[in-house]
Amino acid sequence: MPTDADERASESRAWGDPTADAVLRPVRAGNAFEETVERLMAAIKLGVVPPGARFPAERDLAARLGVSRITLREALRALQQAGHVEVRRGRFGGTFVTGPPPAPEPGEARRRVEDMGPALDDALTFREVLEVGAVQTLAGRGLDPAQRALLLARLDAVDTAAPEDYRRLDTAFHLTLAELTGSSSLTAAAADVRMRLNDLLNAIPVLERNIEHSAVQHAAIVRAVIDADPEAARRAMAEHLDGTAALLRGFLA
Amino acid sequence: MPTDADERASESRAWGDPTADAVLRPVRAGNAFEETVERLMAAIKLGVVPPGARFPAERDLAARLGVSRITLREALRALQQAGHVEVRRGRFGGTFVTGPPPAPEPGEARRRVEDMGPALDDALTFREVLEVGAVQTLAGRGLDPAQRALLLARLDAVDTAAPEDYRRLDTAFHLTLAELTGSSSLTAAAADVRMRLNDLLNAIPVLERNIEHSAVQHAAIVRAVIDADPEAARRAMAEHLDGTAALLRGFLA
DNA sequence: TCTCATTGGTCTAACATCAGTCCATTGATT
DNA sequence: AATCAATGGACTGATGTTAGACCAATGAGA
Repeated sequence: MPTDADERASESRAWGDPTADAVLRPVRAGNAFEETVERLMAAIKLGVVPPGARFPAERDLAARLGVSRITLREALRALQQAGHVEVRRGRFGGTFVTGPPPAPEPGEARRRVEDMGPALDDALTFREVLEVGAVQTLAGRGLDPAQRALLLARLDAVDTAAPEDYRRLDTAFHLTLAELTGSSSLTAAAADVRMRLNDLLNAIPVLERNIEHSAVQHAAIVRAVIDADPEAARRAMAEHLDGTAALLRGFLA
Repeated sequence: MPTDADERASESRAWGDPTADAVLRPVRAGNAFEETVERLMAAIKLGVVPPGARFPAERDLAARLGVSRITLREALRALQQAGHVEVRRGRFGGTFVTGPPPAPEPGEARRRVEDMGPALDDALTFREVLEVGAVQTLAGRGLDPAQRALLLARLDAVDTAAPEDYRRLDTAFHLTLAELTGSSSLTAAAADVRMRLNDLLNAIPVLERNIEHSAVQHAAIVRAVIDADPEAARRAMAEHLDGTAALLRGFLA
C-alpha cells in the first residue's frame, strides 16, 4: 500500500550507513564517573592544571563538569590513588596536581599507536581539519591588538620553554589558535583531539632538532595569521601537522 | 615555600579561561532521556530516517545509542505523544516516522535566530571550518571511483529533488562530503553542527532562486573535489556557506 | 592567640538508569 | 487456517547518580 513510504525507506537505506552511524552514535561514552576521570586526566595531561597547581574547589568543579559532587569525588579519589593528585583539607587546601609522571619507555609509543588502530587516522584527519581551519579563519578575519599580543606571548613561551614544559606549552599554543576564533565548539573539539593524540606524543622523545623545526613552523603560522594571509597560514599549519602525523604513522609501517 | 608551584599556578591562570573552559566543560549535556530524544529528533529532522520509514528495532537502537531499552522507550514515547512517530506492534511493526511537521510561520526564523544568540556565530564558524576542511582534505587526496559515484549521485539527488525533499537531500549531500574523509569524528561533528542550524534553515522559505544558486555552487564544489583542486574546493565551499551564513546573520541586524 | 572563611569529608533519601527476562501482538509465509 | 520469527510492552532487582544538608579541618589574617 504505502509505496511512497517504501520508496523513501529504500532511499534512506541508500543514504549510506556512515551518516546514520554518525547521528545514531552512542549518546554517552561511558558512565559519569569514567568520563569525569577522563576529563580530569585530560586537564592534567594537557597542562590546563600544571604540576603544583590545584583544581577548582570540588563544588565549583562539579558544577563546571555538570556532575554531582559525589561522582566528582569518586573520580578525584581514583586520581589520588593513582598518584596523579594530592588532596589537602582546610582553607587554602584543595586538590593539587603532583609532579609529572615518569617518562614512558621507548617502546611504548609503538604499542600505543598500534592500539589506536583506525582511530589514529580519524584523529589525525580531524585535527588537521580543525587546526588548519582555525588558522585560515583567523587569517581571514585578522586579529585585534590584544589577540595578537596573546598569540605572540604563547609563541614566545613555547620557544623559551624548558624541555619538561615543552609539550604543555606547545599544546597551549595550538589551543590558543582555536580559542581565538571565538568558537567554543571548535575549541572543545580541538582540545578533544589533542587529548586523544597526547598520549602518543608524550611517548615520543622531544628532540632538540624537532623543537627547532617546530619553532620555525610556529613562527611561520603566527606570521601568516598576523599578516592576514589565509593561504600561507593553511600551508604553514598543514606542513607543521603533517610532520608529526608522518612521525606517528611511521610506527605503523 | 613552594615558589615553583606558585609560579606554575599563576602561569596556569594566565593560560586563559577559554582553554580551561573547553577541557572542564560539562561532561554531559543532559540526562540520558533528554539526549536520546534529541538524537532521535535529529535523525528525523536530518532525514536519516525519512517520513514513512522506520527506526531500527528498539533493541538495536538502544544498543546503537548506548542507552538502556527503557530509556529509549521513554524517548520514543515522548516523540509519539508529540506526533513525530507512530508505533506499530508485531512482526514487521516498529517505530515509523510520520509525515513532515507543518511548515513554521514566516516570523519564526527571526525569533529562533535571536534565541540562539552567540551560539549562532559559534555554529557558523565551526561549520565553515568543518565543511571547508572536509572538501580541502578530499580534494587533496582524490576520490576513488566508488566515492566519486556516490558523490555524484548525491549531487544529482539534490538537483532533481522535489521541494519538500530539498533540505533533506541537501543535508545528505553536505554530510556525504564529511563521510568521504573517512573520519568518523569529523562526520559526527558535521552532523552535530548541521543539526544545530537545521531548525533555523527550515524556518527559511526555500526559494527557487536560492536553489538554483546553490545547485551551481554544489556543482563547483564537486568539480573541484574530483579535479583534486584543494584551493578551488575551499573557495567554492566557503562561498556556498557564506551565503546562508549571511542570510541567517541578516536576521540579527 | 583566636577567628572564621574556605575547603574537603560524610551521610540520607530520592530519582535515573541499567541488564535481563518474559509476555503480547502482528502478519507474511506455509 | 496454522506457524513462527520479529517486534513492541511490561516487570524486577540491582546499580549509578543526584541534591542538599551538615561535619571536620586548616591556616592566613585580625
